[in-house]
Amino acid sequence: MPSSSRRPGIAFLLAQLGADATGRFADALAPAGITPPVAGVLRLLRVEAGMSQQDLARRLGVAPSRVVAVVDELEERGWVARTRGSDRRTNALALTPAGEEAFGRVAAVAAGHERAVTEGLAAAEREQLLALLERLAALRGLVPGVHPGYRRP
Amino acid sequence: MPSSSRRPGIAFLLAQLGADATGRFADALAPAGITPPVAGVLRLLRVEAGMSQQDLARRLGVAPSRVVAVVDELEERGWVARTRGSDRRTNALALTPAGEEAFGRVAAVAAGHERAVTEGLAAAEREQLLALLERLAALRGLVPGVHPGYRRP
DNA sequence: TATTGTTATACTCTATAACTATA
DNA sequence: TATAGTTATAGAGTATAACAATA
Repeated sequence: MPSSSRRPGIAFLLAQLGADATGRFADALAPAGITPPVAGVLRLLRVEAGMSQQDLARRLGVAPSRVVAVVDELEERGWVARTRGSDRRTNALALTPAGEEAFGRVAAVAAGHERAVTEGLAAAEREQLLALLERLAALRGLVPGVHPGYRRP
Repeated sequence: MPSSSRRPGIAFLLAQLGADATGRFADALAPAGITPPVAGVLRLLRVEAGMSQQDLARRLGVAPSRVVAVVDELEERGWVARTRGSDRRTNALALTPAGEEAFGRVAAVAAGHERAVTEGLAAAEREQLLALLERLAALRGLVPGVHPGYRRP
């Protein structure tokens, strides 16, 4: 519960709207039985198949042990396959056809979520806002497609 | 770790930038030995003195039991006093002079944080962005000054 | 000796429910 | 009986450290 001093500034509004968007996205995903971490991994593997779990952990900025649990769940659902990597220590991760379908559902939810979050803004306002947020994300050095953008060393 | 489909949209960028801002604010506050929840309560009590702990819990959207721990900490530091309310069951909460000083430090950190988050944007861009975020927060029905804006029922 | 995936453990944050004292 | 504050407990979520297999 951080707060603004008197009138909220940009930093506070970003924190507030970001928490709101994150919560709404999780809610929108819930009926499909998908959690945000699972959605994030599906997306990453769709773009870059063959990643190892260590690669995934580095890309997501989480501990490798955390990846184990998420991949376990994905594998139990038949959405991801752990196949042999070049090195016999590593798992090469890839989406199965069912995983591709699951990602399709995630993409549909994300599209609806985007509409819901920006509802009430005119098209010109949306473009303006998108451009400003993109610029700010670039200035802050945030990696496209990976949330949370903030990593503690 | 929610993610965008291909190119991040407004919803994803808000989530990403919001998480970044939240983390940076906590980091900026840490050297002063203050956590974000403590900062939020200091601010709320400064604006509305005499609140009960139940009032506080409702305003923040957290469980009353959570408020106990935060107020305990504030009281141990001598920043907040639990005084008798009209009803002998309730505590009327108020900032002490030391609490006012602590709030001053929080306000200074928040000001620096605002500058850091918006660094690199031109003054005109800042105004544009602030106006758009204010509009979006109003559209989403977010309560000014309270984070997180998202409450689960 | 170093690295990958795994397991075990602990820590943080928060909510729910039970308890007490008032009303 | 209902409500304010408190305490106890439990559930997420995550990190750290130890471990076995492989390099």
